[in-house]
Formats: sequence, C-alpha cells, structure tokens
Amino acid sequence: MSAIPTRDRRAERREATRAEILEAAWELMHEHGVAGLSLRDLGEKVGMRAQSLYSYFDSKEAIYDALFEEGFRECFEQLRRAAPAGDARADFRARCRTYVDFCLEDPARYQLLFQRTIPGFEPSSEAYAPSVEALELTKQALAAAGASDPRDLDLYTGLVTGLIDQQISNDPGGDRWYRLLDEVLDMFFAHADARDKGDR
Amino acid sequence: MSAIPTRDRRAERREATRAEILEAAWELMHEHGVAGLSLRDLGEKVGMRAQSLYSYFDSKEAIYDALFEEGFRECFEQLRRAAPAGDARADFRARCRTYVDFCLEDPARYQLLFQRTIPGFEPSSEAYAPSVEALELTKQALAAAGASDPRDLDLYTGLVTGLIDQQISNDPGGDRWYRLLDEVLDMFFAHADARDKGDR
DNA sequence: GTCTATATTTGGATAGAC
DNA sequence: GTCTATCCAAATATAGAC
Repeated sequence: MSAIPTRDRRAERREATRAEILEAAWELMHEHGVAGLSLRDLGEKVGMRAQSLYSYFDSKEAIYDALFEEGFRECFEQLRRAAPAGDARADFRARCRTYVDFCLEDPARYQLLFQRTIPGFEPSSEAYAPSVEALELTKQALAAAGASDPRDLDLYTGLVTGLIDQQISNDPGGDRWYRLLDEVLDMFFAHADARDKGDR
Repeated sequence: MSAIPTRDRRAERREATRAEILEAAWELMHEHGVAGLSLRDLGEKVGMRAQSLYSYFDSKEAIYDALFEEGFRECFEQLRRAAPAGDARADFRARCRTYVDFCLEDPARYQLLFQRTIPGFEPSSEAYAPSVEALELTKQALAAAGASDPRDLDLYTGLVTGLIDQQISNDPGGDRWYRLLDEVLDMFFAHADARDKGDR
C-alpha cells in the first residue's frame, strides 16, 4: 500500500517557476519599459528558451495579465496594512501616502496598472478583482475620514493622480510634486469640510 | 533674360506633402494608438510606399518629433487666443478650460505630448520649444491671477493633470472628472488666497 | 520623388523530438 | 518541461533603377 502524498511537489515547483518568470518580467520592464518586454529577453533572463515560457503561460498577454493582478494585489495589501493607530483622518492620510509611495516606487508598474498605454492589452475580469478591492478600501477610508459626498472620491483620486503623474512625467526620481502631498490633503479636507458646513 | 521666381513652388509642394503626412499620422494614432503607428500604414494612407516617406522625414523618430512640435504649437496657439475680456482670474479660468479641452479632445495626442510612454522617443530641443512657451504663458497668467507663490504653479499643474488623466484613463469619452474642473479651480484659488492672507 | 527589391532585425507562436 | 527547428508576420531602413 503506497501512501498518498499530501503535497503536490510538481505543482509547487511549477508555481515557483511562474513566480520567477513574473519577477524577471518586472525587472525587464524596469529596464526597457512596459511595452518593451519581449519573450526572448524574458526567457533568457530565467534561463530558458522563449518557447518554453509557453509551458507556463498561454501567451504574452497572459503574462501581462498575471503582472496586472499581482501588482494590484500588492497595492491592496500595502493599503490594508497601512492603518496605524490614530483617528480616521490620520489613518486616511497614512494610507494615501502609502499609495503614493507605492506608485512612485516603480513607474513601469504604475504605467501597467493605472494607464491605458500598452497596445492591445486589456486586463481580464479576474485580474481586475484586486483593483476593485483597493478602490473599495479607499472609498471606505475616505468616508470614515468624513468626506462623505460622492464627488469627494473622484476629487480625491484626481488630486492624488495629478501629483503622481506630474512627479513621474516631469521630475522622475525627484520630489517636486511629491512634497506637495500634505498641502494637497489639507486643501482637500478644508474644501470638503467647508462644503459640509453648507458654505457652498 | 529670365525672371527669377519669387516663390519656390517645389518647396511649397514639399511642405504641403509633409503636412499631409503628419495629418495622416495623427489619424492613424487615433485609430491604433500612439505606439501603434507604422510607416507602412502611414505610406498607404497618403498613397505612397513606406520607403518613399524617407524623402520627407529622416526616420520614424523624426516624424514623432515633428508631431510633438506641431502638437505643442497648437496647444500654445489655443492658449494664446483663449483670453476673453474680463479680469485676470476669469482669463485664467478660461485658459485653463481651453487647455483641458485641448487635452481631452485627442487622448493619443495627449499621450505623445505629456506622457513619457513611447519606447525610444525623446523630443529634440527644437521640438521642445513650443512646450516651454506654453508653460511660460501659463505661469504668467497664473501670476496675473494672483497666485504668485512658486508652489502654486506646481500645485495647479498637478490638479489639472489629475483631472485630465483620470478622465482619460477611467472614463474615456465621459465627463466624470471634467465636470469637477470649476470646483477644483475654486478650491485652488481659495487655498492660494488663504495662504496669501497668512493663514498658514 | 517614387518605385522595386532587399537587407536586417525582431517579434510571437507552433510542431515534434527527447 | 525543455529543447531544436521553423514559421510567419511586421517593422525600420537602404540601394539603385527610372
């Protein structure tokens, strides 16, 4: 009688290789840009021929899709962890800074996740799920912080997106817009509070 | 004695063809995205072989460069014209709306002019000149409108960029962020005025 | 100035042996 | 699962005839 293994070592190995491929893909995108990723380079980076990658992913698009999902999952995880002790508004500000840091940490990743710039790629609905979760978390944190008007969420995302995009496009590696973050949040909450009081 | 022609008809024709090629390039970028432009398609669109385009432009990059310059020249022209009668602040708001309209009118153009997303392309210094002019005009209009603090310019560009990018990325063709423009400008000027009064 | 012909490179992807 | 061999398509660019 042979014992039935409780671990599938083959599946584990396969999953590890998949993760290794994705990690290599991130690195190549840092070097050559998001759209500059090629299967040849990717294969070389992980020590196999490009054709062998098809044992792990159905197509190049499937790789982009996995990267997309992984990126948003990471974003969501960091947002979830970034709620230190304090009042709701301080929590929100901490989450906001975590988000901005996440975006600026890797412009290539930002481009893949948040800008529609890569030729024929459209993320699958499964890959999109963590993205929705992350936005939902932001929505709740914002409501808890007292900005309850539905317009406030769009206003907030607009403000933060502007700082990030300007930082990446016009001062890569610097802090010309990043350092305005606190001021922008002050401005945003002052505006939201004023509206709540019926000043408008 | 043969009279010397005052017009160089050959040069005029050549310039007209160059303009026609650029126009066709814009149209193709609308259809297939900025990075999706190919010389084959472009040649076909203007009725010649791709190779013949080299009689008008040295390379594909030279075409991007010409498009870049043309785009910013158009942007600058529209900004310059958009100063209706009124006080400085109303003028500024009119200019701002003109700018946003210009950006949203053609997302492909916006991507080429304002985002660093196309693989190996870096605009030449000559092509960059109209871009500098446009920014300088905005700077002066902003100062005239009473937001004189140097941080205000970065703050302003961040706010407007955020609305535009969110509009293009997350609600293409809609007005979910565009309709927040007036509110954002109110918020911005209220913030700048408060700082001027020494509230901060 | 435009063409044909061609060079060269670089992609993504498949078939089949091992 | 990885390899060799190959295919196919698309792209930029050059040479030389007309």
